[in-house]
Amino acid sequence: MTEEKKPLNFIEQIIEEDLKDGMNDKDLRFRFPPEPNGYLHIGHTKAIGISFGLGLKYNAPVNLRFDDTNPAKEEQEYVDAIKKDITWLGYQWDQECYSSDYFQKLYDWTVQLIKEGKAYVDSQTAEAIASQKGTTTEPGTNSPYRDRSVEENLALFQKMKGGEFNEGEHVVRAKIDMADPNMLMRDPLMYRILKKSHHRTGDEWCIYPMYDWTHGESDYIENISHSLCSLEFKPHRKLYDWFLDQIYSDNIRPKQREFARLNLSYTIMSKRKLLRLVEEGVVSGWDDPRMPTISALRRRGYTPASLRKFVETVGVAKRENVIDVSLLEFCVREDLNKTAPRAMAVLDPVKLVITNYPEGKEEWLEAENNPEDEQAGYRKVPFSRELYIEREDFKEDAGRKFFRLTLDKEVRLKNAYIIKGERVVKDGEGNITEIHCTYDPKSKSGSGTEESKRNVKGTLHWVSIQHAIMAEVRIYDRLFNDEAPDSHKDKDFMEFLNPNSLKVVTGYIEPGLKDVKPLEQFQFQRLGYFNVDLDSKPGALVFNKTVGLRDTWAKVKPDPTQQNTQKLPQNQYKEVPAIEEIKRAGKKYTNLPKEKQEALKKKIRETAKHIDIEELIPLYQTAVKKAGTRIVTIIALDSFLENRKLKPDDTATDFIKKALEDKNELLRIEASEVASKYKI
RNA sequence: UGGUCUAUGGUGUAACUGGCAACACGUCUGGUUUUGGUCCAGAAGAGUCUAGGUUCGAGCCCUAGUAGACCAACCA
Repeated sequence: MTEEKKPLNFIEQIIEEDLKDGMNDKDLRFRFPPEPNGYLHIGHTKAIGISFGLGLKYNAPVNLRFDDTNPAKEEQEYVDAIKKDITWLGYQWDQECYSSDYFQKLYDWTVQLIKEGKAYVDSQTAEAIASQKGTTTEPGTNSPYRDRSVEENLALFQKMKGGEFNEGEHVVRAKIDMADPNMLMRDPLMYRILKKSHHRTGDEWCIYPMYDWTHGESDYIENISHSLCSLEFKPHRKLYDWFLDQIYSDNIRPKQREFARLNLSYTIMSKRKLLRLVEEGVVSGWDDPRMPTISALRRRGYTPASLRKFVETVGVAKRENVIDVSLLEFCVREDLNKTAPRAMAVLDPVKLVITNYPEGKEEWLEAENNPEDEQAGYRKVPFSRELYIEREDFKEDAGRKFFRLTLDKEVRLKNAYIIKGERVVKDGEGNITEIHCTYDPKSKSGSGTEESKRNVKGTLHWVSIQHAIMAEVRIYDRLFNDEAPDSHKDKDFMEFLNPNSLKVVTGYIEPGLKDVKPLEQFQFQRLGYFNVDLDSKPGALVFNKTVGLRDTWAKVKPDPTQQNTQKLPQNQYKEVPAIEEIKRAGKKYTNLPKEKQEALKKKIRETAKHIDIEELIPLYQTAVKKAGTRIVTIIALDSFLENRKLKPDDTATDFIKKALEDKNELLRIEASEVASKYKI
């Protein structure tokens, strides 16, 4: 019994139920249907993971189908890139299909529908059709062409196909119900005229079927049992089923089910918006390592295994979500920690001179390639009198918690000797240019001496100046400063671009890495995981920082000398911090009736006196989906300012302005009161 | 002011279909460590959007609210 008892997600439950109801598991078949109009991104990885994962789980085939019904946007380049990405992720499709392979079949079916009086040719303009569509609250009106005779429809359709009309002159529509509450059922378009050359069918066709009239029928033709897509297609299901009803005879009847798409914090997923980043030169291309595309992630150093693990961890459900990038980073660290060979590199160098080490002497010291992998073995690294260490690893006056190099203190140089800081050399402006130290010759790593085993608190990485090779190192940060840059209705996502998302430095690397090839991966010890960029060439190496190591030290850095972190005895009652109370109030706020809201508001104002604006801002920022929390923060801000008799500073003003543009009306009202009070 | 869907720690997903709210990430302790990494041990953090109802018992069922998402492209 090796079968895990992992709980089934809702799609797996549906499948299990179908199986129980008599479906043969040999009839299970899935598909991944990208439109070849752009590069795949991390969001697609979820869709891929779901369908291909199901294929693996049930030993069922999965088709790769290119949904290529719009020649205006689609290109062969994208087809190739998509195939490459899926293969790289480690999945194998059964058949490679194209919607365009079904154009003739779709055409024949349309003729049949026309004959049955279920479809007609409409000869109005797009605007006229749109105006008759009605609104979500009012029914639409019938097209004047709705009752054309079958013969006339057939003749027109034939001529459309024959290229006798211009684009926009006629369309084919399904005759359903112009009063249906579902807008998609109000006589949806099935065909439009497009005089464009198609990347596969060339100029064979000048009429192209629409998505709804193509997708379900393609599923049907391919015997797909479960057609999985993201939530925004939920309203299409009714139409999907209607079209299927018209042509269904005795095949497997495909079932469309919808799951929530994946959103990742601090980035965007919309192909259209990603294209803008590329076209406006914000990034260097679709595979710029800051992009969320699969090709970019690959270039950045993410591994297929880490991406698969990620989408598996993320799960499948129906609610809107924003997944924290830290989960993605965890997945890649977990993988790379086991596989990436270690190396030493200094990215922000300062010169270290070992004054009692003989000039001209060099030693080749032994270093472990990967402590997580015994098979990885050892390598030699050169050591000499003059080294580079990280500027950050030395401090003249440091607190007790700083256990790196300071004056009169000992640290170990990784794989080498214990050294002691002696003095610093500075330039005219007081910048440190050299650090002088002495070493303990008996403390050589692995020498077996008493001294070699001595325990010193800190260990530093280093490179020998005369041996090190230089390399360009590209260090990335998140592309956007906002957790959900495209969730702001009134603001363009481009406003949230992080100006410091790329930093290029010259690093010094141990010489053993001289001959590395693109995409090779390393852990630069104490710094993070790096891989060799596609731009890298012998003699002009380029590295990308994939992700940093988990760094608990960085978090306490702001004031390492502070000792007054007085610990509260555990389990003694501790006061609920004001910010917590505000947060809780936010959870309730929107659901309360008016009077209770007023009462809660008073309480919030009281609590907010003890709060800091610095705490409110992050609370507001993380409340993308929580209107109540956003409202509460603005109330708290108001109270805070009033209580301290402050005028809003820049941050507070920004805060209020942002609230003024919020999609929640209650918040806008609240914010405008505050704004008028301070004349913002 | 129509239709459809959704609501569980900071985040994401569970809860054997009505029985002690669990897992992962993140956070915080402590230990090991020649990477402030890894690993090991542990802790804090939700009472399940609100109000009512059914029930011995509700996160799950019912009713009414509230909030959020999607839908009116000759896009997919």
